[in-house]
Formats: sequence, structure tokens, C-alpha cells
Amino acid sequence: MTNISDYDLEDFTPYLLNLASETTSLAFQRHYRTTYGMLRTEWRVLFHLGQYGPQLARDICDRARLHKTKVSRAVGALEEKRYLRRSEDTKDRRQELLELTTMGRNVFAELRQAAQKFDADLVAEFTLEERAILKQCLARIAGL
Amino acid sequence: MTNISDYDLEDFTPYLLNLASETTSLAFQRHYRTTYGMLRTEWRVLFHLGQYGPQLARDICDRARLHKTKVSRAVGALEEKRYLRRSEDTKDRRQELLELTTMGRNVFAELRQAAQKFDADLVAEFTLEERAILKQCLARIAGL
DNA sequence: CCTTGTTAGTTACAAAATCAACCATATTGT
DNA sequence: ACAATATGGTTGATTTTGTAACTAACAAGG
Repeated sequence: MTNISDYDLEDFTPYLLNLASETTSLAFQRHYRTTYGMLRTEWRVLFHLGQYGPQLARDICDRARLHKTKVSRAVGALEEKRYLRRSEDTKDRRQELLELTTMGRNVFAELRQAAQKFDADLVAEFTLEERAILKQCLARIAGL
Repeated sequence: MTNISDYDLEDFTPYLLNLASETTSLAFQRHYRTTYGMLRTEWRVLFHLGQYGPQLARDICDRARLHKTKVSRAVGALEEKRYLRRSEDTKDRRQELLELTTMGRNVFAELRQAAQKFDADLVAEFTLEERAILKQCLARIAGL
């Protein structure tokens, strides 16, 4: 009987993606976790608010591809830390506008810089072409 | 006030990695979850045993970069499903050699084929060069 | 109005991951 | 030999996530 397949799972892209994702996420964690006591979802929500300005929880769900329960809890946690504020002065009383407080904006500025540096270090060993292809492939795979 | 930086989260590699990883992992889940009732960690452990042959839990921890508690629980679950067997005939009575049963090897063969097809479809839209660069970059980032 | 359906967001409960403590065995230094 | 320490692995408590059901507000059709 011949070998049906000599496919090596080291080539399994989801596996590589998972390893790479875990490696980088764990490494970057210390910037928001140890310093600010934030969870990953909180950092993501903070980032979206800092990056795209005041918006609804719904918008964050869509953009960040996070489930509404995750966002709901992260918003609660960020509110407790006084990093964001809600206001529901809209006509639609179901929704509430989320925006960072001054403290939240400071944290965001700090973390954005850390992220930028972290990323630069991460891809430092790659050529410009490799970086471009990497990001392009990842974006396509992620469905962006 | 000037804009300190126009760095965008979309450019943050860990974020892209996370999105891509989640997207593919969720998509592949159905192959081991719905068909065999396995969890992600179980599939990973099975994969490592099938790929690299009989070994200690410790080896799987190192190679798969999984915490020992996760591996311990996954091994227990796989044993219950009769996909693996333990034997502690070693000189060191603390450790036990893990190996797949015939059934476990069949499941592995089946899943490996599914993985191969899944992966082929995933990267189908990329050129050979792009695929090579993608894998190379991911491996480097993952520290392989 | 008043049913029916939809949307924004929260909450309750189950599943899973994380963390710390633990047991048994092995190894090292004195 | 015998503390002290390290290793392989398990277990239990705590956290975090995921799933589903829920409330409240709005929107349309009759």
C-alpha cells in the first residue's frame, strides 16, 4: 500500500497562524496587562475607540469582529477603570455613544506607541516585500 | 493639537495574526468538533502524536507550546475516546509514553487529509511565492 | 393602537482556559 | 544516606469565554 499522503502538518497554515498569533499576543500582553490590568478584549475595544473616535458598541462589534457580549463586558470594565464614558443623548434610547475619557486617551496614546514599536521590532528582520506580502495574505485570510 | 501618529490597528501584525488565526481555526473546527467531538487542544495533541509518533506529555507541551494542564486534560479526554493509550514501562516512573491506538491513527489520517484539503483551499488564491513567504514569515514569528 | 418583527445591549448559565497548589518520583549536593 | 530541589503530571479553585435567553426601545403593517 502506498502512502496516501506525505503532507506535513507543520505546513498547516492554521497551525502556523495559531502559533504566531499566540506568540505575539502573549508577548504584547505585558504592555496592557501588567501595566494597566486590561484584558485583551479591553485593549481591543480601547484601541478601536481611540483609533476611530466615539462610536456605538455595535460599531466596535462590526469593526473589531467581536461578539456583543464580549464588547459589553469590556466596556463595563473600561468604564470602571474610568477609561471610557457612555452618553445616551441620542434619539434612539437603546444605544449609547462610547468615548474615551482623558485618562483613556492617554492610555491609548501610550499603548499605540508601544504597539507601533512592538510591530516594528517584530518585522524588522523581514524585507519590505516580505512585510507587504505577509500583511496582504493575512488580511485576505482574515477576510478584511 | 497635531496627530501624534497615524498608525492604524490594521497595521498591527498581532492583530492581523489574531484575526487570521481565529478565522481559520473556527472554520476548521467542524472537522474535528462536529465529527469526532474533539476540542481544539485535543485535536492538537492528536496531531502531534500522529505526526511525531509516541512521546511524553512533556514533549507535546514543548512542541505544541501548550501548558501542561491543557495537555493533561486533553490526554485524558483522548484516552476516554480510545484514541490514545498510555504506557509507563520507562525507567522513570513519573513519565508515561503516549501513543495513538489504531482508532486514533485512523482519525488522525482522516483529519490530516481534511487539513491538507483545507489548507490547499485556503492558499489557493495566492501565488507560490506568496505562499512561501507567508509560511516562512509565520514560522519565524512563531519562533520555529 | 396593537400585533409582529428587529435592533442595542445585558445577564444568566455552561464550557473552557488559567493559575496555584499538590503528589509522586527522581536528582543533586553535602 | 538524606535534606533540598527539580521534574512529570494531576487536581481544584478562580477567571474568562461562549451560548442562549432576556429586556427595552424602536419600526412597520394592518
